[in-house]
Amino acid sequence: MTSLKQIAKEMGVSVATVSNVLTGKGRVSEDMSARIKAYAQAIGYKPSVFARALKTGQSGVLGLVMPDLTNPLFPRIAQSLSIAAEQRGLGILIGDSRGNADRQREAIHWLADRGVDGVLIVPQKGTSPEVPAGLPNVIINTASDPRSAVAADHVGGGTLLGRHISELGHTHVALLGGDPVSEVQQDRIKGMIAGLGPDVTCHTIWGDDGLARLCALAAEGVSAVMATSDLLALGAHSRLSQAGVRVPADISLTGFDDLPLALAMHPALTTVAQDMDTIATYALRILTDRIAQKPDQTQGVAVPMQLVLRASTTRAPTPTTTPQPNTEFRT
Amino acid sequence: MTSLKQIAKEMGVSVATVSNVLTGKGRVSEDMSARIKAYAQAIGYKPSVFARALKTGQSGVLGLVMPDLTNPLFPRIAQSLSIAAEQRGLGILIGDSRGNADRQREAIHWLADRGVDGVLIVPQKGTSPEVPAGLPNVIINTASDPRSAVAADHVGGGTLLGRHISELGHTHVALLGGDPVSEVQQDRIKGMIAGLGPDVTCHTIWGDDGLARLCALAAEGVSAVMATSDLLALGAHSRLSQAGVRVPADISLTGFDDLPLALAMHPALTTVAQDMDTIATYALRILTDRIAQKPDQTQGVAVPMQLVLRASTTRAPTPTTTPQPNTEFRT
DNA sequence: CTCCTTTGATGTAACGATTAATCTATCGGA
DNA sequence: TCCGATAGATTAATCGTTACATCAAAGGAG
Repeated sequence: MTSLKQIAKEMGVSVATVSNVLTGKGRVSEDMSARIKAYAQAIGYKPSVFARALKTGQSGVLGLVMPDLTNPLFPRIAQSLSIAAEQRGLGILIGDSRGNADRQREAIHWLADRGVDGVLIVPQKGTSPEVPAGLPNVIINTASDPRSAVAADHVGGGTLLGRHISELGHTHVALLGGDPVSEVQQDRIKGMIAGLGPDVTCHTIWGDDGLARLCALAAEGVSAVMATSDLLALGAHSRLSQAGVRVPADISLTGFDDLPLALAMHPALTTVAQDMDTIATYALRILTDRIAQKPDQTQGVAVPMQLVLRASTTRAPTPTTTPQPNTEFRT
Repeated sequence: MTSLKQIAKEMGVSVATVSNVLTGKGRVSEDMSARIKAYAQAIGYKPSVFARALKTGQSGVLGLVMPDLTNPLFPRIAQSLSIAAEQRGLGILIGDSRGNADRQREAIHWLADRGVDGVLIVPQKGTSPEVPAGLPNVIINTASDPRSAVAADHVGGGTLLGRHISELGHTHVALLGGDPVSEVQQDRIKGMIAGLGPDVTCHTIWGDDGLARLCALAAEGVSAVMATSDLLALGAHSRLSQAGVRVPADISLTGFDDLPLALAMHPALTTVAQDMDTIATYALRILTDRIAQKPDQTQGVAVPMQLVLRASTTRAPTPTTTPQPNTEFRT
């Protein structure tokens, strides 16, 4: 390994001077600075992160706590975050809550013990993650959650979809959720209802039981199904086509998240996408500010979602055209 | 923070003794040991990973380099690996190759600079990752790759599927691959061909062009489509059902990897699953052995894949029943 | 009663970087 | 000529652990 000491000896100066040059802190002459920089560059000097961390108490590593690494959204979050982190020279250590609140707590503590400077937490649904005192953290859940420092505006996303479906003239809609405990899914449904407006009849159904009731609802005149996730939408599509219901001819279908499968499906799924890059950028900015003890510049950022129109939605089959202008939509 | 020094002062002993007790290295009396352990436990002492890393040169952190974090398989690998790592008290720092070889090299070096003890690499397809000399590493690619220390037996997985399709009496099969550059996909196709046996006519097609040709092939009498990934299978399913071809009535369909969508599809997709837990366990064992400079106990482990039979495959429609016993299958 | 070994515990030098405090020329001003 | 200010560099302490060398006391063998 190369160390400051080696460089110092080789250049005939003290370690302090070398350190000053490389960190740009003290007072060093121009040419000395240039010579040392050149030499350090030449031998490929890389400071020891451990020595630095030991001395300064800052490791340059953040922890990422996910509710469940098998969550299909994890890859996107991880990627956006790792890109954003890398730009700031930070590393990301992964922690997995594995689907329960106890493990979530353990994971956070484990990361803290590993000396991360702060943690990014996507909370286990229905839980309030407890963070050790003094550990800077940023929670990414949903915009309506006051603990969330930054999050996609799931309500807004739902509203976009609801409005779209409403504008297509659908008046009887099934809302399909995966888990009532999840704030995110609650918000998505809330948004959908808001977007659909008061003149649309909504049937909210949950989970596998809900999926099972889907065909019955289709028979009862429901002309659109809005799922709270793309995977659920795919499942709904399966049930429906099994029962001979055609999408979108007989029934329109929407998803949430714009997973890869949304594009591979036939018909391609109309859905709504999170701007993960923006969320990641905000999350990192806020977290680094908190680590630096700067007062929060921004708080409770709601990142708007984007409507992705594809082939799974179309005008309602029955000509009950009631095109209602919905002006109270918020961006 | 709590330090050895604090404990030592409080207990009226030297730091060396405390260190000895907590690491179990030196010679300490029974009761002293018990007292110190109890006290450390009581005040919640956690050794500084940085000081330890600085002194010992071991950080207890491994790097995980993925070809592309948006890869749908990433969550599974990450989860299995993080569980296995945690059991050994190791952390995992993520690195993203972002789809190209240069970034892959950068990511590896970046992790090395961060002081990871070793790296786990899922190589960018078609590339040979270069690793800094002296950095222990384990490559996870495909069993046929000699650089791979451990990997799923993709050839074997393909063979399982091929054999299954063959046994169902299909004689004209389309093999649909995503990218000819990928060794993994090559192996999957190789395996499928081997499993199908010599009496089956195979049409190997690639990518979007291949998808486009699919319906034509269906018209020409192909009764089964075998994709090298579940997502591709979903895409194929889309194309086919769009053209009025029914799965599995008219044509059988198989995927690869058993992604969540395989179960949500209708019909649920017959596919083949990687045993990620086993792969992760092996990968970690090998890597930690290499880090400890132990000679490799195991090398080139091929972890068998598991056939997941579901509704998307069925007996060939034309009664060309030629049940051929295929005995040269290897487990 | 020595001498030697063993047990239990201590002292201390690293590991590599940061940083406040200190030292030495040199230069300008009076 | 002398003093103070200042640029430029150095000294040394420190972060928390580990590991090696040392040391005192006690027990056993001769």
